[in-house]
Amino acid sequence: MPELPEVETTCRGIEPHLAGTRVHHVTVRQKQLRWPVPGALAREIAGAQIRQVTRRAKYLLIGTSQGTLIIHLGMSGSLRIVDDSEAPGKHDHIDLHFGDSRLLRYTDPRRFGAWLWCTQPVEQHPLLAALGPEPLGDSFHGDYLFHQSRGRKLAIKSFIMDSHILAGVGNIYANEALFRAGIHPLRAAGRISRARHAVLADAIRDVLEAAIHQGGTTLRDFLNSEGKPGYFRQSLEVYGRTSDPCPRCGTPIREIRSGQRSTFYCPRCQR
DNA sequence: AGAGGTACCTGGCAGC
DNA sequence: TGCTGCCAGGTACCTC
Repeated sequence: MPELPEVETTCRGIEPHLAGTRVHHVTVRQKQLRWPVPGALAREIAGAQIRQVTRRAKYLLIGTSQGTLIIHLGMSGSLRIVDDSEAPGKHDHIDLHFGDSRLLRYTDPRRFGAWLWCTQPVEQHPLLAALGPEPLGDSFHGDYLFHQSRGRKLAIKSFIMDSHILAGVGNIYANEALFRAGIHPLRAAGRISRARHAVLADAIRDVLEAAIHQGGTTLRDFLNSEGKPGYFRQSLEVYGRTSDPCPRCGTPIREIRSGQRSTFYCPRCQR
């Protein structure tokens, strides 16, 4: 469920609770996530002072005095601040205790997420080192997309979802950005003009910022760190709207598969 | 090197 | 009602 706006929403939601506090201990009830939760984590994070909570792509980075906790929410993960009197549910796999009555609780039914521990400079971690630029950062712009895409025959939708090209653009927002930019999702990335790449880069930035502003998109069950849903769903123009009229021209929205992912577009507006 | 497919895991839902 | 099969927001890794 969580794409970049949902991770950013989570990051902003938990940061005020975490920054400056000390980790007391960690309870791991289920260590079998995407990768096993490292045994060193519980041992080495105990007593650490939390310095800041940041985000890189869809990874949450909890910087401490003793190392960086890397958290990925996968497809169904969420983090909440809860009181320790609240009994853990079936999918509440990890608790980060702060020594008072509060804790950070990680819930993840599908267990596609990750909790990793890094004592090196975190930007050198193998999962982060090869990532493309942040779509909301200064180094991302149309010319970057244009140059990266020369000679590539890959569908533009798969191209912008490749984390080595661009970090953190998932299926929902790839669909929405391509609609806003008027680009057909199957068009070869290398056969899109410089001008249209500029429009696309702006569209990606705009749709992500709008989603963050509305607290992310809740499809089935995404809840932010306060347990509330996001409200961007009602702003989705093509995602999940098969056969609905295109908001711009009225033509029925079409659904196809691209790279094994559901792909939605307006056959008239997107070329 | 690039492109496409597979795997991880569970829950929800459509269809029978 | 109950079963089966399919689908899902991610992404590293495998093969061709």
